[in-house]
Amino acid sequence: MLDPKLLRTELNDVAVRLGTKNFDLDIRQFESLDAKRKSAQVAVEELQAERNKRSKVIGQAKAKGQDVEPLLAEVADLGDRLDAAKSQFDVVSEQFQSLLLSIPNIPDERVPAGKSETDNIEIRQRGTPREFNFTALDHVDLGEHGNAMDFEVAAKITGSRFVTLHGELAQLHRALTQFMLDLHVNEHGYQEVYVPYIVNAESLQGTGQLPKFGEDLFKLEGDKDYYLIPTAEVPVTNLLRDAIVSEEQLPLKFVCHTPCFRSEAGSYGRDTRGMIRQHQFEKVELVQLLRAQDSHAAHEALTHHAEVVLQKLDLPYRLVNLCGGDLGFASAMTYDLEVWLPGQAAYREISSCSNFLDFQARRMQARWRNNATGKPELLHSLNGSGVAVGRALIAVMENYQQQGGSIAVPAVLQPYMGGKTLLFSDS
RNA sequence: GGAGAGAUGGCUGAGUGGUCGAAAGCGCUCCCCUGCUAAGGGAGUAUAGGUUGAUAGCCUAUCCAGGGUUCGAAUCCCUGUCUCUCCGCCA
Repeated sequence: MLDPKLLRTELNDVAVRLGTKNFDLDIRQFESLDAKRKSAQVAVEELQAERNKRSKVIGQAKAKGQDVEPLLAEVADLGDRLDAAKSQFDVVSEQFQSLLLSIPNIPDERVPAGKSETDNIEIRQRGTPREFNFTALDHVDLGEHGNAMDFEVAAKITGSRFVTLHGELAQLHRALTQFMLDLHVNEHGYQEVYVPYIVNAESLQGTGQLPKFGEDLFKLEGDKDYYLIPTAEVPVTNLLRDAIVSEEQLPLKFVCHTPCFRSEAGSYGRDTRGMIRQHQFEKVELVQLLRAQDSHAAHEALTHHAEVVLQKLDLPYRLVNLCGGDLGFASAMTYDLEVWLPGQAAYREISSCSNFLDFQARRMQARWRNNATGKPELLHSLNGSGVAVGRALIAVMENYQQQGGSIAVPAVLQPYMGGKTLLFSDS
């Protein structure tokens, strides 16, 4: 959520900057709603003030044993007037609030203009895509060859966009997770957390998935508004919802491994082959919450932490700065890490590192207390995948494949694989 | 699933339908006193919103949440949520 005060005072500027995100802010609508809200609120508060004053007088009169009947007569219609004013205010206030919740975050100045991912700007590239002296397979063929990846049986068990992994490949998947967690905990100073995979609507509103993007979520049946998490960002960032932490506790750095569930509504026909785009996948997520003045540097650091994963796995990748049109709703600036997939001969997103500034914190009322002023201030929140486990698995398979369909184990993963150096060697 | 108890400010913990945003204690901040890491005295110490040039005032809201009764609710009524205890079941 944007600061309502900013919207009031710099509405035109904000509208222009939101334009780079392909968002059309209706200036007239905002102004008229805000004006309505203002008069309705003032009306309610004035009536409340009067009621408080009168009631106080009645109380005092009664204490002195005076006759309060005439005083009661004076306030006879006050209640009705107040109710009327209140119901009017409630309507306007709700409209105003939902408008505020539907406005995306303002892009940072460094966000390039552009409409789609083709306009993203490449910042740097690391590693060189390997030259194969044989025909490189994609992960689907490799997985089939090793009898280790099965989309058909997953479709039987559940439906499309699910997969089962077997034997050494399932083990490699787990090894990747363990490796990433250990890296971020031991070398990057994150605290590992375990969180619910089911969250309520308030949490999703806090991070920005609701109210606008409910169709991307799996909602549970039942009398409660429960959803499967689309990312660990939701439960982890909401650890701080309605909280005020002391300055000494900052920065907060959490790493969290969870499954993620996404309906992928609107992506019919995209990435239908393989496990690039699944309804269920695993991710190791990095989340930071800290002071406003530290968030730019933290964004760079967090992105680097994700990069280290790819560097240690020796996977070729590139870093791109997302253009306005490709930027997420809550993000002010996002770096994507794209890993090289020989099977597609393309770089594909494997991590997305975003700075939300105080956008999520304002929705969540997540704050810290400034020692210098003694006052609470909104936290800045950031997160990034460190990295997506399913896609990392694909990347390792395709980049480390050997002639004949076996797969070498990256050196850093070997300790997690019982020293194994080659998978599918006997198939 | 059954039975019961509870939810008050950073913490502990009072609270009557009326001047309670809320006693007291602790903690914290500032000041005073004190020749020393003791003790004492005083003042202050929530959050959000509105209004405003203003972090000055003023107004409003908030004692788990949402409704209700009332001129007036932390206090009475209803519903829900959460926590705790006991029983049952269970990974």
